[in-house]
Amino acid sequence: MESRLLWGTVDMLILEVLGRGASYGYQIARTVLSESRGYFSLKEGSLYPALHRLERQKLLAAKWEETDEGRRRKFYRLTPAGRRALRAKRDQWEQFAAGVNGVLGGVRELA
Amino acid sequence: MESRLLWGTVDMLILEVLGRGASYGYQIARTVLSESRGYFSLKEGSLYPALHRLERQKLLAAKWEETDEGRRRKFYRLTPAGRRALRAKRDQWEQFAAGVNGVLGGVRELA
DNA sequence: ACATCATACCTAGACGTGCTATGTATATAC
DNA sequence: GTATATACATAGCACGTCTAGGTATGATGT
Repeated sequence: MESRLLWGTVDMLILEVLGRGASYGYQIARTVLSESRGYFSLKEGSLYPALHRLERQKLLAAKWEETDEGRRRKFYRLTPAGRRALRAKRDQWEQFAAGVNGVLGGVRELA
Repeated sequence: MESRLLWGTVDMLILEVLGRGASYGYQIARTVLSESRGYFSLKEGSLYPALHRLERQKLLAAKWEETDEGRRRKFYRLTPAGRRALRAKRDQWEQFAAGVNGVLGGVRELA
């Protein structure tokens, strides 16, 4: 797919998934993949930098955990600021999509 | 607004407007602005390079015209390839928006 | 006359983010 | 012992949008 479309939505998608409970990078990517009907692959080179960026912006908090089998996982959860950011980004997305659909719909829609 | 969202849609918006008839840069920008309910400002630094890019890709054809008052305008119209590209980009947009909305809707939607 | 705004085009350079490619490490399966 | 899935990470590239600047004309106002 045209990956340029994804610009600006990756952060929102990550925040959205984490809004439903703590998770870690690898699992976030799989969740996004399945819920987008296989459309967004969310590559590692985008995912991890994005997580670090969001953590640096205090929208996420991270904590290392270890499973029984000895796997290290870095769990992230939303901070209060992250929750606010998620709401803002959802609003932005809705306005944006409405704007695009307005143009795609053409003059006819505006009566 | 978060202009990063716009990435990858500018070309589609331009093609869309031109799909309804020939137009020129300045007017395209105003059309997009009004039809998106004032949401997309489509700056000159994005608009003109995009037009040149699309022309270079043979999706648009350009022709200089002069009005009675002596204003120079560069009219663009879709080529057949441009019309095909528009259809493809609309499809991509729909899939993309469905993907985002799938994630925003969450697991619940997938039953 | 002179300023200002809208119209109308153009470009250089900065910026940010998603991608490719690569690296590390463990567990499981064959 | 080779491959695959899991799990994290980073360097550097690619490239479209923006900021900021430029040119030029016509209309409007004082």
